[in-house]
Amino acid sequence: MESVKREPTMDDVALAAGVSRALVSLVMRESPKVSDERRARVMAAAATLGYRPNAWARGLASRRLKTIGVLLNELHNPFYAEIMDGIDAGAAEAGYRVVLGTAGSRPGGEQTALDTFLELRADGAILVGPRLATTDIAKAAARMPVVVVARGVRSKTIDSITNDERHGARLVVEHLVSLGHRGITHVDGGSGAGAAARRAGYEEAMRGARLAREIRIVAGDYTDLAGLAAADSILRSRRLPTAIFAANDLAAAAMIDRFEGAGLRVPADISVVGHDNTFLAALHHISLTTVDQPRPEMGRRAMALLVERMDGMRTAAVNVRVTPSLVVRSTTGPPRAAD
Amino acid sequence: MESVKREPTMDDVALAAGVSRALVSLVMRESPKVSDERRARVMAAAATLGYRPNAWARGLASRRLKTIGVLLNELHNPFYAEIMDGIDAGAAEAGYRVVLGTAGSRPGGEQTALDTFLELRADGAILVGPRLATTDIAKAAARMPVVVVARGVRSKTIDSITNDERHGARLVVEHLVSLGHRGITHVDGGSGAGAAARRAGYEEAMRGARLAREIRIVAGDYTDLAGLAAADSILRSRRLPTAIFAANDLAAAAMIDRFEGAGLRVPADISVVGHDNTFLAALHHISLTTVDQPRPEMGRRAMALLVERMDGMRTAAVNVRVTPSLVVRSTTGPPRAAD
DNA sequence: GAGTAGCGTTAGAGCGCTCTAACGACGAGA
DNA sequence: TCTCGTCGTTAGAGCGCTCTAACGCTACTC
Repeated sequence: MESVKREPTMDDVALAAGVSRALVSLVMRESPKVSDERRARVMAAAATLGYRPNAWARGLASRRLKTIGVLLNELHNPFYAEIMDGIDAGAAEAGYRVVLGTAGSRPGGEQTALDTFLELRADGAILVGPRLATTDIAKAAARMPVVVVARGVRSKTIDSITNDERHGARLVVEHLVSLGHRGITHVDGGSGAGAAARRAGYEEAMRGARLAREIRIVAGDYTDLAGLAAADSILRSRRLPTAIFAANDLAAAAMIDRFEGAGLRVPADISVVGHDNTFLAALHHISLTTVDQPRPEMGRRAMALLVERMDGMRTAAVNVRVTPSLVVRSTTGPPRAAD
Repeated sequence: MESVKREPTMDDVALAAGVSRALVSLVMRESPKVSDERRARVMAAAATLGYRPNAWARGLASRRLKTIGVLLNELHNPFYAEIMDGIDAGAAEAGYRVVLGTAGSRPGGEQTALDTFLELRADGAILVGPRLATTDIAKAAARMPVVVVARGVRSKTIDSITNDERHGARLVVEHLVSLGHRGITHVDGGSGAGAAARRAGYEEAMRGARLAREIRIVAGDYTDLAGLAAADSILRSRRLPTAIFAANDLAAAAMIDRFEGAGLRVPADISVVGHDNTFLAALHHISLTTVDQPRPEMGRRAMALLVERMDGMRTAAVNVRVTPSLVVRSTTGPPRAAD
């Protein structure tokens, strides 16, 4: 047993294999200009020593680690997890390693995670549904390529992947109008990523349907708790809307709970539409009419944009807009007879 | 504009502040032995240059980065997300930075993530619900402290936090028996973390209730898809059980869906118990009777164990067992009249 | 005023790797 | 035989930081 437990280094491997350190380095980087015989010797020595390249030293010397940082705003929201699937697949394909960061529940958590990426000198970062101010994101983007997903950013240095909120909202409103609804209330996502755009999309769609006077917005958030609160507030209102367009599935599911708890039937008494088409919406028990966004594709495209930037193939900012679709299930139906 | 865009280094800061690099280093590490005047000068210089310490160089020189790796087996399962909350809080408190890894959907994804932690020379790792073989985990544990959460491991080098599955299963079985059930089927978690222990706990509890002959186990997994499949298989069986103990909430919710789709009423025709008490179970709409594990506490304690190890305060492996409790909601009731 | 203790500061080696430039060996062409 | 080019290999500088040991300075003691 050695006195001090030390990780084997490249020099150790070189010594064991009877070659120079530089040669070991070439082998580790899979260089083609190493003879088969030497390569085998080095690999064998590395294996017996249990050698594993030190990423710190490697990064320091090469100034590049093939690592990207992904900031997930919320671990609990399945929507983000499914975007992550796409990022993950894209990264594996492009040969990048991914480290994740989350905001946790700490204030300033997003900034902390972003700082971590910067200190770890990640080659780039993907921010999924960040709540950070655009200026803070821009500050980070000055140091490394950054792609924002599921939220628009007005910037010349930041790429983004957004959902066509106008289109989504129009699908929802048209669907409800075709069923005979007029009083369609939107429960928004508060300061959540993309919430402002969704809200604007709703208003525009309502105006487009000549229902400008019916526009009603209730403050909410992307959480179940916010859904409960919004439902309460709606239940207390003088005139009940006949349909609700919720900011996301989670809030929608919580609202349905509350409505049914209050004796209302969905959709007989009130229709509810969610957003994101997470697995929650698909559960028969809930069977929520909702707006689908192609999440894995969004993740994949985010990764593709990032790779373009990191390889220096592009410098102008790009905004990719994906097209959502409506998934009609059983929480929407004709409005109750007028009162 | 400079010809080459280069991150400012400590030397740049030292030059700007008119001090030595070593002094800047001390300031960055918040050493107490720096005069206030110099500290202010350095901070100011760092701020104007936008200096940010290079974690690679720092790690290389200090052999420690105050960073731990957390491997989350599944991003989609809210159970893991809630454990993560506890880890996160604990890490922030202890001054550690967290990087996450996931298996993604790739085969060998867990091993890849673990390798990443090793190459990044993380100070330690927490594996949440890993499916990796114990020997693979042990191999990593030889290089850095490792704590496994939500799964038992038989090893002298690996700490673990597990749920007292026997106790949990006993609570479930006793609850159902007290309602009058005898035919209680377990839909297990397949090769998922802790599934074997949960299965064993069920069998033991059944024997304890003198229902050894009623033991029935249906193969499952921790996913909604597995729940659907298990429900189908149960619906096809000759004699329907009067109660189901599912491996987790997700599978339980999916099963209820399927049962109701087939015309059964829950709990009038069949009782269903979940596991984990995720937010899913709490939704009124589902209102699932389930077993609660103190998830954030599990995360916190995992972090605490890891810190003990990393600080070298302990070398013997520890297994912390947390005690679950039963949350009775509305998916359990007396069995239907005997047929 | 010489000696000394204490404190803030600094020089310089070294962490483990990559990368450039140069090296020797060898075969081809003159 | 000599030069040249090619190819596999290597020496050595350097990446940005930490850390030890030593430094100069002030304050205090006798």
